Amino acid sequence: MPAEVKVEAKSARPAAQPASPPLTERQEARRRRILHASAQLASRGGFDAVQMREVAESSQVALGTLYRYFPSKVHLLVATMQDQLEHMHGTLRKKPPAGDTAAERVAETLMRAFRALQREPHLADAMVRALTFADRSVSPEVDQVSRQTTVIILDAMGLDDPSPAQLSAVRVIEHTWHSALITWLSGRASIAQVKIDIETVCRLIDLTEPTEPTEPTEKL
Amino acid sequence: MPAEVKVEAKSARPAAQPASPPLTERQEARRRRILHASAQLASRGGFDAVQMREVAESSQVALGTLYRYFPSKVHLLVATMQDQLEHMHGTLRKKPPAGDTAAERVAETLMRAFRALQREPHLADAMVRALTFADRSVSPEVDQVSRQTTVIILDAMGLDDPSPAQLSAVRVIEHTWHSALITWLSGRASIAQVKIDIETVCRLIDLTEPTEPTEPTEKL
DNA sequence: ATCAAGTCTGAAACTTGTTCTAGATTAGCG
DNA sequence: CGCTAATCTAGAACAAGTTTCAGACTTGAT
Repeated sequence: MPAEVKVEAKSARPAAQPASPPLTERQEARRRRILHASAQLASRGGFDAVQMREVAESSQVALGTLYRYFPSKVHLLVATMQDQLEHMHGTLRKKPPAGDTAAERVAETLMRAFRALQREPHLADAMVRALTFADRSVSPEVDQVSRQTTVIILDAMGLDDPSPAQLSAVRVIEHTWHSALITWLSGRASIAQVKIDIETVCRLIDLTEPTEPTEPTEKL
Repeated sequence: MPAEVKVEAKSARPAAQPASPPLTERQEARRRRILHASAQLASRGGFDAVQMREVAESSQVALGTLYRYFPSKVHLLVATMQDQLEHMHGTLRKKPPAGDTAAERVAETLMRAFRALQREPHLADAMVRALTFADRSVSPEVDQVSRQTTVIILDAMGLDDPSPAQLSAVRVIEHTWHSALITWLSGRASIAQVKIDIETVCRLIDLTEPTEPTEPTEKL
């Protein structure tokens, strides 16, 4: 068993995806307790209900420790979202969408995710508000969420090697997805409206798929 | 000297609230000072630099008064955005976009707005973060901003009587616009990328020309 | 002019995110 | 085992948004 290597864990952020964080079992357990408490509190009352002192107490960790693991409330909630996204990606993989066109499949996938969020609207509120409120210090984590979302959409499209135009369409779909969620969460758009918006933006996909589904010729 | 005359909010501000109470001149002046201080502080350091105590001091108003005028920091910043949007709408009206298609004109308009925001990135940060962070208690004001944005886009399209499909497209464009701004502000997307996203989503407009008897590209 | 109701002010208090400190605990190591 | 560095804990302290309150000032009506 290789001894755990300490790579100057002083100034770097503790729990991140990219570089392998050398966490012991107890640390991993702490991290998990924190994320669980975060999701639980968020499910109750949304963004405001996730109070750092409560998260700390609820996960049996000192406040200072909580901040060592997640340097801000937004970091914590974005990490919570990463966690949930992973779970959802697994779920979606099991039953792939059945539409005929890529646009249909993407819309179906997003609507399925949307229905999942509707079951926990407060949790959705906390995560989405954190995502859009995040400033530059959270960019790496937010970017990771964005990449994960992109993967899910590309999965639904059934593409391995998207063209630049298709990536643009996917980005616009993600924009619409996030913003539509916000309008729904803040009570300014109905569920039906979100559905329409998603279906509308998904038509963009058809624009980027002229006739040939797979065209290896790609130039950047 | 006669008592202060109540000023109807019609000259410079088209109704924010349906039942907006008439403000005296001194009150109108206070409101204006507050909005000015808000914009000024925001221009310096963005969302975080707009501190309620500083806004109060800077606009020569007690903290309690500030909160009477704007019940929260987010309310204040959304109102600041309404103010700026109005100004921008005026500016845009003077030089309408010159594209051949509706999609081109909308993209040009949004890019023009984007360039204006680039000149005051901190102000943009404060306003956009407030907009997307706003909870239900700010819905009416946020909705007002949204309607104003819609008007600007429909103006650019040159439409008086948009079809439901066109309104959907406009909503999706707005979603993309807000979300793309956020990714730019948080340093996760370049200016070029925002431009591409805007141009991409504007193509949706071309997809929606069902009800009009007039056929493709024609200059009005 | 005068009074009642509403508004503004200054200051303190409260809330919650965040930081800091001193001491206890743990992990890796010879 | 005993050492050292890192980590964890409890708790105070700080920062900024928000609320509250008593008293002074305005406003509108008599």
